[in-house]
Amino acid sequence: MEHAQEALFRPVRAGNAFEETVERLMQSIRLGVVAPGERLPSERELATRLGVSRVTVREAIRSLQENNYVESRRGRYGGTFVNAEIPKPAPGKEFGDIHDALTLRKVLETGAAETAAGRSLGPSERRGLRAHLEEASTASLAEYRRKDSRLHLAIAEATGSASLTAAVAESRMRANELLDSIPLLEPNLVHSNAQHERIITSILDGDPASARQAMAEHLDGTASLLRGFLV
Amino acid sequence: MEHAQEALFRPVRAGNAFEETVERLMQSIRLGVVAPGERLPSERELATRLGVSRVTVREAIRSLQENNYVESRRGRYGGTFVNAEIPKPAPGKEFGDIHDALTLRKVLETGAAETAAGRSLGPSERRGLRAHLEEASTASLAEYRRKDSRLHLAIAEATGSASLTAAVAESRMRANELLDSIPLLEPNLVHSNAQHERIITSILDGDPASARQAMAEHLDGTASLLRGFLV
DNA sequence: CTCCAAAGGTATGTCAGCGAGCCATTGGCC
DNA sequence: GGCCAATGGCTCGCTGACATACCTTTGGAG
Repeated sequence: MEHAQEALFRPVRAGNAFEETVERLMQSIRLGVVAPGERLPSERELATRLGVSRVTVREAIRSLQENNYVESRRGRYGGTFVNAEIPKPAPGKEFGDIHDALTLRKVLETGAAETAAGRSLGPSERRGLRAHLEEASTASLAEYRRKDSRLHLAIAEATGSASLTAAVAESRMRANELLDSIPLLEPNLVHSNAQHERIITSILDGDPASARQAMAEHLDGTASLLRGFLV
Repeated sequence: MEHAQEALFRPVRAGNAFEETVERLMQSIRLGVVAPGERLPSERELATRLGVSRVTVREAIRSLQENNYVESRRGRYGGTFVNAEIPKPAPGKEFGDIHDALTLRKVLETGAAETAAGRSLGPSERRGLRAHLEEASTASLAEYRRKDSRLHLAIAEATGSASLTAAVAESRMRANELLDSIPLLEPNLVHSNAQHERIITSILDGDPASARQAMAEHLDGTASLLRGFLV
């Protein structure tokens, strides 16, 4: 009986079904899985996939509408569409959370890069990674965070592990909440793109050690930026 | 719109409150956080910490009683106690799950070992790690899986990241379900203890690269054992 | 032009899970 | 010997979430 219990006896549910559904939809939008102008899956489909009732999905979507994240249109070929401009969430985190979030992120993402580099990737996966790299490198400041996240998620997907991808998505969401509270500058972006290039090249070349190394440096960059701004 | 959605649009809840509560309590027992003969926290305390009602906690405990995991005694100094002999769960997994579970486990645990080695640990943490190592090395075949898990959890705790610890616990649970379906032999155990020794030594010496390396070898051992038995 | 498939919008009855309170049992403390 | 604190055991009313069914809107296909 000691403090490993703190991890195991934590609350079984992060929130109620409504809150968790909002959270997921927000993630899809903020991480750029559904881009501005694109349509979310239909309410019925979301209800099935998220494992909640359609009523709950609709309440969640309503909440996103009220916060100007999405708009819904009726009729065939209607649906719920992501707005071009999405609002920024209110920041404000505790310090302990920062260490926790950054530690988990580093473990997951360096591991994902290494694992992806160690697999033999198919042509479509290789093409996908290159495409996401290109997308991120040509992104404007406004789009950057979203396309950056899409790239990192693509790397996680390339591991072939669904639960690792899910873990990266969640960890990234937490990290982005922190990153949103500091400015994103042109030089950071150039530097970041160069690092992305190294990471993806290492993965495509099948060099796990170098992929891990490159990802570690990439993450350490934003991590120290964050600690500098927030401490 | 592509298949990163599979990770983000997965079900929001793993099961109902009852099922998730049973799962957590089972984890505490199987991972050895509460050892045979020891007492679980009181129902009221569990209800608070797990964030569910006491009714739900009691239903979960009832379920564990019916499956001979625990026994409850009334009165002051009573409580719910873990039985000396706990039953094995029914095995039976899909192959895709194995790759998924082992990939996540390797990423999390090698990352945890590396991170723990990179921190400056306090005296009590160092003592704790040594104690868990000793426990595992002197464990009988029957106790081994439990004490092994406790050691690995202690390593995760040594990272100072609660969410990393929680992730390791969950991942380990999944891996153990698989491992329970293959025999545990004396030679494996000796080999495993030697590897534990290397891992802990590297962590206490503050050598991250070597800690990662040792953990990777340790995990690869059981991973290939598993693939051999189940494929 | 009409039809109808597919999308969002609405209403209703049911039930799991919750909160809160009380009861029953036990064993150490005074 | 009696008290009482802390445990598990039990009940009841309330509410969030669910399943299901139906309505309304829309735009392409025939």
